[in-house]
Amino acid sequence: MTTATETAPAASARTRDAERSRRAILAAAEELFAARGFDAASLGEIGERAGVSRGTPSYFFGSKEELYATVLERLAADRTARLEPAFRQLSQWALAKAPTEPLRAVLSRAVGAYLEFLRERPSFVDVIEREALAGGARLAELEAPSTVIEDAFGTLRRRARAHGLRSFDPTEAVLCLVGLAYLPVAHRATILRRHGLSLDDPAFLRRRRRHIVDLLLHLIGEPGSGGAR
Amino acid sequence: MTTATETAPAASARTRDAERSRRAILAAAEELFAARGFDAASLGEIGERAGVSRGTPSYFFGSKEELYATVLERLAADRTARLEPAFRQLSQWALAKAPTEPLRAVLSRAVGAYLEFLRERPSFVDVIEREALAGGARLAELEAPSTVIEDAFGTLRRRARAHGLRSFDPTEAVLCLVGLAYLPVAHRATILRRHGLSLDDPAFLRRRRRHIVDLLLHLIGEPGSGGAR
DNA sequence: GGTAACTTGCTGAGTGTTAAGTTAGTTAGG
DNA sequence: CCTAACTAACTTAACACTCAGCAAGTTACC
Repeated sequence: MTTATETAPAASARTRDAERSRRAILAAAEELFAARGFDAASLGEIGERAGVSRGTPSYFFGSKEELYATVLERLAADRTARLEPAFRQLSQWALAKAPTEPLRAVLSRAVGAYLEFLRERPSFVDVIEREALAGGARLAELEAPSTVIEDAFGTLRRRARAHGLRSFDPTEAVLCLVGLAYLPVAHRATILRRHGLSLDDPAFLRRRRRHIVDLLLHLIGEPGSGGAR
Repeated sequence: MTTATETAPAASARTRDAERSRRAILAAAEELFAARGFDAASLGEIGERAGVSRGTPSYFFGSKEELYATVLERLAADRTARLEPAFRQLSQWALAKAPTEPLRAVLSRAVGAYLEFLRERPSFVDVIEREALAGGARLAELEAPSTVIEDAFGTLRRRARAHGLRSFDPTEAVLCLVGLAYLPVAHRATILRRHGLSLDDPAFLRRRRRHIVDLLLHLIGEPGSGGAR
C-alpha cells in the first residue's frame, strides 16, 4: 500500500504550507479519531491520510493529546456555528409578545438544523459517543461547552405560561431531542441497518424530523400537537 | 503493582474448576470489552481480573475474537431472558379481544423492564455502543438477533384498529423507545452529568419511565395520552 | 500415570515520543 | 538581480513499551 508519490515527483504541487498541513492533519485526525478512537488512531496513519510524514502531527500539535483537544474544539465550534441561528430564532420566538409564526414552524427549523448537522458530520457523533464511553473527561476539559440547545429550551420554559405551554422540564426536552436525533446517526450501522433504513434516504429523514417535532410539541404542551399524521 | 499471591500460596483455595474459570473469564471480559473496547482490552488484564493467568482466556476460548463472540452471545441471551416476560404481555394485550388492563399499565411495565435491564447492565449498552461505532460487523454475526421489542410493537400495530390506536409505524416506536432509553445510560458520563442527573437517582428513573411511556402512547395514538403530568 | 487445567517464555508487530537530519522558502546585503 | 545566511517545515530513525498468539512447560486431580 505504498503511495506512488515517487513516480510523480515534480507534477503535483508539493509546496510547503503550514496552514494547509495543519488543516489536513486536523481533518485526518477527526476522521480517524471518530473511526477508531483516541488510542487506536495512530499518529502515523493520521499523517499518512493528511499527506505528511509520521512525525509531522507531533511537530505541529506537540502531542497526540493536544491534537485530540484541538479536534474537539473544532467540532464544538462548528456545532455552535451551525445550530446557533436556528435555535436563537427559537429563543426569540419565546421572547416575542405576539409571535407571528406558529411554534411548530420555528421548532421544525431548529430540529432540522440539528438533524442536518449530525447527518453531515457523523464524525461529530462518533467522537462524542467515544467520549461518553471513555468517561467524558477530555470533553469536560473544553472551555466553551456550547449550550445553544439548552438556552433555547430554557427560554421557552421561562416564557411557557405566556404562550399557553405546559410547565415542562427543559432538561427532559433536551434529552428527548438529543436521544431521538442521535440514535439514528450513532446506530446507523446496527439498529438502522437491521430495520432496512438509511440516513441517505431523504424520506426517512423527513419522517424523523416531523416525528421528533411532534413528540417535542407534545412534551412542551402545545395544544394543537395531537391529531392526524 | 504486583499482586502478593506469592506470599499467600497455600491459604486461598486454588482449586481447579474449569466451569468457574470460564464464568470468571466471561465476566471479566464483558467488563473490560465494555470499558475499553475490543482492541484495547488485553487478554492479560482479562486474565488478571478473572484471577487466572495471561494465557488462560486463550486456552478456554481459543482466540480473543471467539471470546468476544461468546460475550456478545451471553449479552443477547440475557437481554432476551430479561425482556421477554414483559414484552410478551404487551403482545398478549394486543391480541386480546377485550383487555382487562389499560394499555398504559402494560406498556409501563415493558418500558420499566427495559430501563431496569439497561441500568443494571451498563456493560450491555457500552458493548452495543462500541459495536455501533465499529460498524456492527461482529454483532451482525450473531445467530439469535433477539426481536422481542420489534415483535411486541409489530403485534400492537397489526391490532391497532381493534384497540382504537393510530396506524403507527412499529419501527418508529422501536427507535423512540430505544433512543430515549439508551441515551441516559450511554451518556451517563457526559450529557447526564452536565445536567446534574444520575442513574442512581430513583426519582429521575421514575420520571424518565413515565416520560417515555407518555411519548410512546402519544406516538401510538392512545386517545387519553394527553393531559396533566 | 495420564490427561485436563492451567502458567510462563518467546516472537513479531505496532505504538508515541523525541532527537537529529534534510530540504524548501525567505530575506538581507552587495 | 543575485546569492548567502537563516529559519520554518518537514522526514527519518531510534527507543522503550505493550500486545496476541504460540509453544513448551508445570501442576493438580481422577
